Order: sequence, then C-alpha cells, then structure tokens
Amino acid sequence: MTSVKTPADEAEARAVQDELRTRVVLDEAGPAVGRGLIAGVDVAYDDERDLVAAAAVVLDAATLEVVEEATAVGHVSFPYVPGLLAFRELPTVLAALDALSAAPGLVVCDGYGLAHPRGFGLACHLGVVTGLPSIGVAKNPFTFTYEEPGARRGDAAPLVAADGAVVGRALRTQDGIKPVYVSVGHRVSLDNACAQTLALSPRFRIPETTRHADSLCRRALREAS
DNA sequence: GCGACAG
DNA sequence: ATCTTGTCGC
Repeated sequence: MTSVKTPADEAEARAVQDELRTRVVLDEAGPAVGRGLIAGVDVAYDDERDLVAAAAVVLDAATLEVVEEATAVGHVSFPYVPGLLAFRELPTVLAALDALSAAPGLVVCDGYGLAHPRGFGLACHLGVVTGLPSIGVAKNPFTFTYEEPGARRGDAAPLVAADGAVVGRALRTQDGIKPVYVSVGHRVSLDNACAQTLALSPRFRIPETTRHADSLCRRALREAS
C-alpha cells in the first residue's frame, strides 16, 4: 500500500520533491523490451463535482494485449500547478495501482519524469514511492526545447532544459507525426525508456498503455456516482 | 515585474 | 485536463 501526502501549500510541495528526489535510482537499465508486464496510468477530472478518476491498465509486453485493469475514484486534493502535477494525480493513481493483482515490471506515466523544474516529475515521484521502474511519456514539450528530429519513426533529438542539460528525448513514434517527449522516471535508462516507448507505439503516436488508461479513466469518471 | 508552463 | 460532430484521409 503506497500513498502520497497532500502538501498544505506549494512551498511544502516543492520541499517534498527536493527531499524525495535524492531517492531516484538512475543507474539501472530497466526491464528488457518486449518482456513482462507493463502498466499504463492516467487520470480524468470532473472539476464540477471535484472528482478525479484514475486507471491502471496492464499489458503483456510481448503481445500488447490487456491482461488486467483497475480504477479508483477520489476527490481533487491539489490544484494544477505546473511542476507540481504529481500531488494532483498520484493519490488516485496509486490507489488504482494497488488494486492490481500483480506488480508490473514497468509503469508508463502520462507526463514527465526527470524533465522537470527540480528534476522530479510525476514519473520519478511514482517510481520512488512504489519502488517500480517508471518512465514518463508526455504529449507536450513543457518548458523544454529540442531540435526537430528526423521524420521517421524512431528518430529522436535531445530534450534540453534552459540551462542546457539534456533531460529527455523528443521521440518520433510514427512517420511524419509530432514526437512524444520521453524522460526517465526511476530505475530505467533513457535509451531503454525510448525503446520501450517505441515498442508500445506500433500504430499510434501515443503508447498503447496510455491510450488504454486514458479511455478507461474517462469511463470510470462517467460511471462514478 | 510579467508571462510560460506536463495534465 | 476540458468544451465537442462530422468529416477528410489512408
């Protein structure tokens, strides 16, 4: 059973990130591509009713078939503040992950990991509190910059922070389609994170894990009373 | 000081 | 994130 404390304010949230960031493990390669179980997580909001629904969908890495699904519904406990997304999403996401019958070998998050103002995005936070290998695959470049990668699937370019540090990679998952933004979460190398992302995106821009989790959390939100 | 800014 | 049908294209 894992959980995330809800900070009283933004300053406290940043302090929590600064403390937890020291626990991120970056010297492991991560699971082999195409083997084991991979979970995708995502959340949907209903600000009117103050609800948040999270979904965790587990795929067989070899076939990309769904093998298990879990959802959780809760109340919005923190506002959306760029850089503090984890405090808004993780409490419910962790509840959904806890409902799975078996721990996955990798968790794919909808957002960033190391590519973050304090080097501790959503994917790092999830990895540290669960102990599971994790990566972040975001749909937007946030505050980072990159040179346009080649036009073919698999082409990539470094994702760079304002200070010049490479914090991830802009990765083209489909020919001629806008890239996704991959960064390391916990216990996975950037090369492996990109290889995993490509393997999970054989047909669409967004990884199958995230696609399944996205549709499931929306359904869970609709069916929430 | 004023924006910009993952979801 | 969310408001949102049909439609253009492979």
